[in-house]
Amino acid sequence: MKQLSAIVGAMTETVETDMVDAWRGLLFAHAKVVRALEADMLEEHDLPITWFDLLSRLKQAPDQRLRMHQLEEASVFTRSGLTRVSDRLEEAGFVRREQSAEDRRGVYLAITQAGIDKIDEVWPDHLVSIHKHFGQYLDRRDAESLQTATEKILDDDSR
Amino acid sequence: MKQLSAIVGAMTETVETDMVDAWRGLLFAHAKVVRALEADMLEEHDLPITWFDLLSRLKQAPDQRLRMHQLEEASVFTRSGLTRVSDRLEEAGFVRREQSAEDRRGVYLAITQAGIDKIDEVWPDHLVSIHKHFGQYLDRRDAESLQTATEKILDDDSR
DNA sequence: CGACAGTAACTGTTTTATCAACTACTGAAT
DNA sequence: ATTCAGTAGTTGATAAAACAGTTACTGTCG
Repeated sequence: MKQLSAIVGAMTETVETDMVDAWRGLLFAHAKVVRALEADMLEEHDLPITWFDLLSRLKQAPDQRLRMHQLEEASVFTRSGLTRVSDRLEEAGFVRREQSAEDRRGVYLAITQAGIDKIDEVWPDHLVSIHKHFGQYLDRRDAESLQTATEKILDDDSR
Repeated sequence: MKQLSAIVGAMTETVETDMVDAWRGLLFAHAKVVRALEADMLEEHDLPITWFDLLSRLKQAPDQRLRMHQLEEASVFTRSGLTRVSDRLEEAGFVRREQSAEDRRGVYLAITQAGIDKIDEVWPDHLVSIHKHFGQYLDRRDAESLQTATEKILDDDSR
């Protein structure tokens, strides 16, 4: 991780190389943790982590449903990717599509009871996984600064 | 991001929910930044960011080459995914495969001059992108704590 | 030595994601 | 009211990724 500073050192200021290292850190840590979490969840509950993400977001939403474009916003998927995942989720019985009354183009994705049950089943183990692959390495201060840092990034809606 | 605390609040301690929020933050920030960086690089230099990652790792490696399994470690790819990407990189002329002398099963992936040139061409703009989509949101303290936090995660080789 | 479990990398097949194009509808502007 | 740019979501085609299985080789252990 350190070597990168050396490489780009010649071409830019120190402040910026710190940023690059910070970014690389986030990049690799993300890769490592996601891999581990995904593996655990697949093994223990046969559930892809992307499904889990969508389902838990639906579960906490008002009326336990959301429009496609709302889901798209805070998700890893493109619009069309979301359509496809929704197909699979629907086929698995975890969600159901509902026509929107307000906008006839619109579709709500609503979580089913089976979906809720699945989420409830998975959460406790997922918490354990998060601790095991992520949380255990950080003290409270680390976690807080991570949160504030990432919040700043996420709160900018400019693009 | 905050709502998650509420959901899991009943099932665990406060410390852990902080961790979950910290993790979600990293997850979404990562998705947002990677998307933006990838888009920039594709547009400006017609280079997928995964290629860039591999090439820059090769460039800084001893002898500017690495074994497949070394590359696999800190990368986003599985072993077989790596084989396929290497095929494309080789076809594009950015890397070349070399038989390992020590282990006849082994293959080194070595960066070519064309690969080095490409990396040198892309770096400056990539720095700008990192600043634009990531660095500008963080002060020096944010960057440092992000780095130490992610380092702790990455330094554990247990799995 | 010979068997054999383990590792390195590759390949056939299937799954998943993306892009661009398309349909259907909305809402604002003339 | 009619046009039309913009939005919502889906679909066909294609590219990339993963999974499981294969070949080739290594190093250990009886």
